Amino acid sequence: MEPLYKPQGVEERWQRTWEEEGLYEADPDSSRESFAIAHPPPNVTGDLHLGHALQLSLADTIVRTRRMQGFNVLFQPGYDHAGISTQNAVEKHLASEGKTRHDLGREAFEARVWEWLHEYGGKIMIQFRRIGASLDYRRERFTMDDDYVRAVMHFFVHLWRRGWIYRANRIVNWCTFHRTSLSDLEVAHEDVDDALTYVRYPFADGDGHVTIATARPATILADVAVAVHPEDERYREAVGREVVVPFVGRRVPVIADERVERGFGSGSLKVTPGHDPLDYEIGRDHGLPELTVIGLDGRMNEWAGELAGLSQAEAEERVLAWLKEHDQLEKRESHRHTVALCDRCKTRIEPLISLQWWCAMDELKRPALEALRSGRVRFHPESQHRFAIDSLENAPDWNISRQIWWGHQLPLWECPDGHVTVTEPEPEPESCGVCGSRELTRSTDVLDTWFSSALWPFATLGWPDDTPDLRAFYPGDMNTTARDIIRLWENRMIFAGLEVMGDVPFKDVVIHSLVHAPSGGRMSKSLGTGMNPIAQIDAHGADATRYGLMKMASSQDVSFSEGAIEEGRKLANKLWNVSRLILQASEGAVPDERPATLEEHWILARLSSTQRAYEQHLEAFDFSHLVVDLYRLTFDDFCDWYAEAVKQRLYDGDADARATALAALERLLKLLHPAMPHVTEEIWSYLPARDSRLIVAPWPEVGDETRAAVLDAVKEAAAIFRRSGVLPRLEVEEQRIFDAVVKPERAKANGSADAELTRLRSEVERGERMLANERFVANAKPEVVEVEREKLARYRRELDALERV
RNA sequence: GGGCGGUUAGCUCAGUUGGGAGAGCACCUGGUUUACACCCAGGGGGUCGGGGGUUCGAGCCCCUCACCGCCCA
Repeated sequence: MEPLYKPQGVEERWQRTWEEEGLYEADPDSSRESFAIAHPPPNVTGDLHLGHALQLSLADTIVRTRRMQGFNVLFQPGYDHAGISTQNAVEKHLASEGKTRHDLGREAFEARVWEWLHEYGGKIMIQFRRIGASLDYRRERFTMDDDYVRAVMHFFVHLWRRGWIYRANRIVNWCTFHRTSLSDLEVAHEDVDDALTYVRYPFADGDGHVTIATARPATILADVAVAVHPEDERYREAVGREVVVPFVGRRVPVIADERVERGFGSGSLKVTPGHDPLDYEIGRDHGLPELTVIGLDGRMNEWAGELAGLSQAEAEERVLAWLKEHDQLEKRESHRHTVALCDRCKTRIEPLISLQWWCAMDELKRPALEALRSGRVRFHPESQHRFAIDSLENAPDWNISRQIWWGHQLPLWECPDGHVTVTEPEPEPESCGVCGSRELTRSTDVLDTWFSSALWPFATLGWPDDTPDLRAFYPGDMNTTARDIIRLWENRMIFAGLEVMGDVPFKDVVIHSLVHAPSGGRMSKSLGTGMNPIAQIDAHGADATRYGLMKMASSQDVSFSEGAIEEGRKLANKLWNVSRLILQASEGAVPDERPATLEEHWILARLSSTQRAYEQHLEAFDFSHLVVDLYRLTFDDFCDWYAEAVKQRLYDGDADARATALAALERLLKLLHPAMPHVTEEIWSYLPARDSRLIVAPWPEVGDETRAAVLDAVKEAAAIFRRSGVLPRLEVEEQRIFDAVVKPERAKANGSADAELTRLRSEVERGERMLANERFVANAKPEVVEVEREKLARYRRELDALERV
């Protein structure tokens, strides 16, 4: 064993060994109780980022603990096809060849995506291994696997037969580049400097006008009303009258609606339901028509009259010119606001009304809400549980169709009469289920990527077939993710699981921290503030990275701290070295707990109390405190006190001390293994008579903790000595430990006896003052008063002893 | 505008029902021939964001203000 622990090489070796020896594998035929986590499938073309690394560290720490505790563990890996993201990557690649997907056609394009995936996909699973995640890699699933596609189709048909899938024209996020609707997660927001245009809309029946403010003058053509706040005095008498929309001359009503922001712009709002989400809602509530003047390509459409075919910028120019000419342009002022962009191509999102397929949520979400309210599924921390319930309660119907090519094509056919036939696509239907027509055309839409993700906890286990895997590992135990995924994924897995499996997919959902850049801002590749976990692993090791990430992840948002990872590296090295000490000094001994001395009883008790705390932290998903406790146990208790105290007896060949030291080291390694698997397994391999692996070593029972305080007197004496140079009186056994650890003959006190006297006098004074306060003695809890009395007595004793020196 | 979270040492963060402000890193001082300088011991450093209140006692509870982050509209 080298004096310096080097994770490089060691970690890869164990990762290979564990996997090759089948130690990550789940066994559906086992009679042992199962513990299952379906790990969130990353984007198939993605790279490991800190979120993944943190997620894996947390989940793998639980998984490895449960495995050692004897559970039949399934930690399920796999990939998500990430519809628009993957399609965008391939389209970009095509663009570099001067082609678009339309040049290839749908089939050839899909083939091209598969080619792309064979070349660039799947890298992330190698990175998952590098952090030591003990997933059952044999079971890797992909949401585009044939079996998985079958599950998705089955689920769609199931929902259709339930009557919950329908088609409707509604406003959606529309990307004019990809020509598809997008989910909220696929939309990014960015602040831009823009202009706010104030426009006069004359009353239709006489003098006067209402001035509106708009950031998008081109959409004036689709205005169907002007709205003001019902309590806005300025517009009180305008409500109910009609105004004339500029350029198009349409007469539209002035309506009152509370959603109008009085303080914004002129306080009155042009209502354009076809091109704005808020206007869309206002329009629906007031029964207004929905006009559309911008097409799916983002250009002015045929309803824009003479502006048809123009870009929005050109149209805006024409509208502004018209307004100026007719003296209806009041003013323009600069305006900074947030705009929505397609997260993939950065094109401005066009809120458009389009014909989409929807999944009704009313029936689906009812049992899921019940499961959340009753706690059958529990989100951690508690605040996220409330958020999950709230999100589900307010979940609108789900837009499940996308107009891209990469994904699960809807199993839905139409005949020329517009009848819809829905059936699983193998074999494809030959005739219309309604009229028998044989001219069927399959929908070109694909499903929202989250539609397939919702099935992850059971489609990975073979659903819709009744498989041994499904019986053994469903329902699973927990899931871990970031909080922006709750409404998109977690809630959908819950209602999907309840709907087709009749049970929740997991009991606990751990919402982990968001890790920000060290500067505090958001991590982003484009800003150059991204942080590559693989670089951290290269530099400090996977164990250190796991430790550091868990240490950081204490609250909702945290800043990345390389120092935390360095702390993990030091912990690994410390553990390595104390193991060297014990192994070198205990040659020939066999691990066996035979505690004889104070320090031996004490370290075994500390191992036990830390293990109990560990198990509690794990139950509470409090990983930050969990690793801090492990750090204290290793550095403070095991190395600084126990190892120093017992060292000489090991060198002297004390057989009991040697056997006990090895046994204590084994327990320490077991406790540390789930968080820091590699270094612990490596040390374990040096232990005598070890033919098994630590990864599957049995988790110990929590032992006796009653002697966890037997070193307190020695520790207190050490503190006094180091402060003052005064040697307190100790029992023989305590004195031996004191001498071994403190080495008083060589140590030099930093303070003086005088300083210690002063300190003790002020302590005594403080205690006397407190106890002299009648209201404190009368009102404080009796045990608190008692503690103060005991402390005062102790300080008096110490002061007394010191004064006699 | 609504929701969630935050503001504690130079930095990153702990602080369990209210009962003497802590850790790691950084800095300073001292130590170490045989486990470890990725080490050991000690030290300096804090009006716990501001203000008000409750209490014998507030980092913690209540009110209020300010600033920061994320999500939603």
